[in-house]
Amino acid sequence: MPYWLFKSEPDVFGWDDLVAKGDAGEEWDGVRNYQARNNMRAMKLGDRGFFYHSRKGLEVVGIVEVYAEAHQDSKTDDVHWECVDVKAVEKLPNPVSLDLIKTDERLADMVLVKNSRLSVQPVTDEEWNLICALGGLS
DNA sequence: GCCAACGTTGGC
DNA sequence: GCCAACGTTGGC
Repeated sequence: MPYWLFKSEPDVFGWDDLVAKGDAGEEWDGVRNYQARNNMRAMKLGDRGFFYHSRKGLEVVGIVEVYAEAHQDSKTDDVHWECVDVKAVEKLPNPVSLDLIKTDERLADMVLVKNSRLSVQPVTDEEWNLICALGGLS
């Protein structure tokens, strides 16, 4: 199963905001980048992803689940833009910082490190398992 | 707040 | 189809 990573600025929409939505979850709208959109199009119901705080925090804080596959972004009339819906699953007991990720050579190839500007990105099984472990999940 | 890196736009 | 100009992102 593929894994993903979603970035958001905590000042705009952070982990706590998603948790507050509960099972209703939230549309991951506002993405206006084709690569990021294509990643969302590839997502399947039940896929999981990390929630990462950009600009402030700079750490992986939790795990989200895709509960609606790609559909048109309700915030625009432009049919080119689609998004998935996600809900919070679990908080990482120990958030995994970008600093830590950058110092671990096993994570050196993460998109987060190589292309820091891509806001929705794929994560490999190895990266997923390692970050879960570093984050304190078994 | 700065600015490097990246993606997009549009004139030619 | 090239590439300069511009806008945005996100680490620092």
